[in-house]
Amino acid sequence: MFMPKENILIVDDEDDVLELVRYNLEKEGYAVQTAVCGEEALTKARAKLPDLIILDLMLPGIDGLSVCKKLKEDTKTQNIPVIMLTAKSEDSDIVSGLELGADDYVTKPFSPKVLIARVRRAFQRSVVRDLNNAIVKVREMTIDPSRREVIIKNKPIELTFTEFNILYTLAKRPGQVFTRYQIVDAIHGEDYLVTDRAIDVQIVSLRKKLGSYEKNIETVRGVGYRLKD
Amino acid sequence: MFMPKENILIVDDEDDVLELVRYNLEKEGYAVQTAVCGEEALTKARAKLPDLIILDLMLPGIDGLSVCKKLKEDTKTQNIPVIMLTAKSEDSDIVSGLELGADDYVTKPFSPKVLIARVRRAFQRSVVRDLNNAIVKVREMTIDPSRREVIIKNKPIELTFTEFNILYTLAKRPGQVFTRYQIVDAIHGEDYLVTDRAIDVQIVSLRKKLGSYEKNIETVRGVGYRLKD
DNA sequence: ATATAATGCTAACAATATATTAACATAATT
DNA sequence: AATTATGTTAATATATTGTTAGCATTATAT
Repeated sequence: MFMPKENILIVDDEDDVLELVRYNLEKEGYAVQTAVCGEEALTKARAKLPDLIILDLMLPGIDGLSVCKKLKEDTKTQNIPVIMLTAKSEDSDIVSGLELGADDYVTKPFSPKVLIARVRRAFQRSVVRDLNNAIVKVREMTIDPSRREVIIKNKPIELTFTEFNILYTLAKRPGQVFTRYQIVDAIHGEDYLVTDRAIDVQIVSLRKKLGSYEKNIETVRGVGYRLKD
Repeated sequence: MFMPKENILIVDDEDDVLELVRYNLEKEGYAVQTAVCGEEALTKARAKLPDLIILDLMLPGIDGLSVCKKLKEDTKTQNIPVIMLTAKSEDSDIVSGLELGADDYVTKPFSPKVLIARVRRAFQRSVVRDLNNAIVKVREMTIDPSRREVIIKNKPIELTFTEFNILYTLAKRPGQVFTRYQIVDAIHGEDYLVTDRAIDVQIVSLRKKLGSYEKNIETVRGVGYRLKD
């Protein structure tokens, strides 16, 4: 019944900031790690693969922007969302930070509430991203992520969260084969551990709900699944 | 607090400007969101559908004019009024901005009073405001925001401030799914910190008051809520 | 200005829906 | 025919939502 909490790496050379942030995030139930310079940040990011990094831009040694850039270059760490901490004056940094792939920024001084709101938001984003995505049509099937609705021949089909996500993942690239783990990654992010059978089970119930349309989800033996083009 | 707050997106790369504008608009009771570059502006505009956009023309990356153009091309965002911020010298920009569909402009440096006056004016004449204040009817339910009144089968229903805002938010786009945090954002602006359960509690009491109509508020498991279309 | 009431929030727990595993069956490939 | 991959089912684990109660805050009335 316990949820393994998200791991957050905070990078700041000021001890006050570090402890303030740590205190507030731990109170929220997050697991917190800290680093006081760019080198430490990169090492820990690679070693522990946190779920989120809060990164001050003013750092001794390697500065925050370079850290951000390096994180986004490394395939291991590039998908970890980064929230930047910046001083008021550094707007140009905000811009380049966002361009470098940072996900959000908070200007100092900040209130803990704002930071927590941003952290939550960062974790929420994957669902929201889908909600704003385009409607996909394949033959007589329409998939509308903003309504979370699938319509086949004018009949709405009720799908669960995962079923919908699988179908939408496949439908965005009809004809392309996805391995089981590509599918899982697309839905739960990397290193989400399930057995192959788990995906098969979802495919089964998905096919069931699609009725006569089930044959559009093709099994590619030895590889995975795809939606018929 | 009687009316639902209008949501304003401010786009500027200068932090001082952003915060100055944010401060003044929030003092006026508007809900504020911000973006520091063109990409962020477009993303947020599409995701949150603000009621008004204040757009600086000098932006890194995609410039303000292009942002404005793209906004006016997209049916989702084209009715959102845009107020441009321009430096004195850029008269030609003002012209092309207005041609591209911007609704008004303010030249920098500006006084907060002037900006607020323009914002008010924009809302007074905007289609969005009409839409915003429009009476929404879904089946036998009528929601009148100007009277803060909900009528179901000719019977008035009394709702609290938040209950009303949630219902109205959902009812403006029937069928569309809103995450809990999209709902909170629409009502309180970003960075308003509540737990998921807080929204659920509101939904519960809302459903209770809607009586037999409660089933029109649908739970979309794993995502959020929507009003039946 | 103070008391009273209404509202909104959190926290804890209950109820429900969904996802996953494990075990086995079936089908395809060699 | 043997082997391997996939399909299926049911039990179980996990995650999400519903609900209640109590507290804090804000609005309203006295």
